[in-house]
Amino acid sequence: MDLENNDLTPFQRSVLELTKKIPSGKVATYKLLAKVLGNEKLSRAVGNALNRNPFPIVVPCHRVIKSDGFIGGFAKGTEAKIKLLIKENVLINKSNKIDLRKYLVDEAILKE
DNA sequence: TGTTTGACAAGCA
DNA sequence: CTGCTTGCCAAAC
Repeated sequence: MDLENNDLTPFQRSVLELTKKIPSGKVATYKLLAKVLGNEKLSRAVGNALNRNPFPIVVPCHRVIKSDGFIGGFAKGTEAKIKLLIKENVLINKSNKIDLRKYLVDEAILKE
């Protein structure tokens, strides 16, 4: 990938690489990404890495949400995040929540 | 080099 | 059940 030329920390690259694997129409949680990276407790650091996302275009960071189904945050604003998700056919409840049972990506996909 | 922060999560009151 | 507090980790200050 073209992330390697940049001066990102190894951890940050891992997060971005992982995020890029999330297919359109699916979502992942901070916790899941953290888990794949080795430690569930990394969730906070994961969000931090995405927040400072150097490649808003290349990396679909809008497909990463909280483990309880809520949208979470977004550098460009939660509104924008929701819009993007809807465009990818990811439905959102009235309470601004996502049905993880339907849209959560397989852990195996991320490990590819 | 030490402290603070944060797009989270789990536990406790 | 809702809301607040504490814990974790990597990065930025």
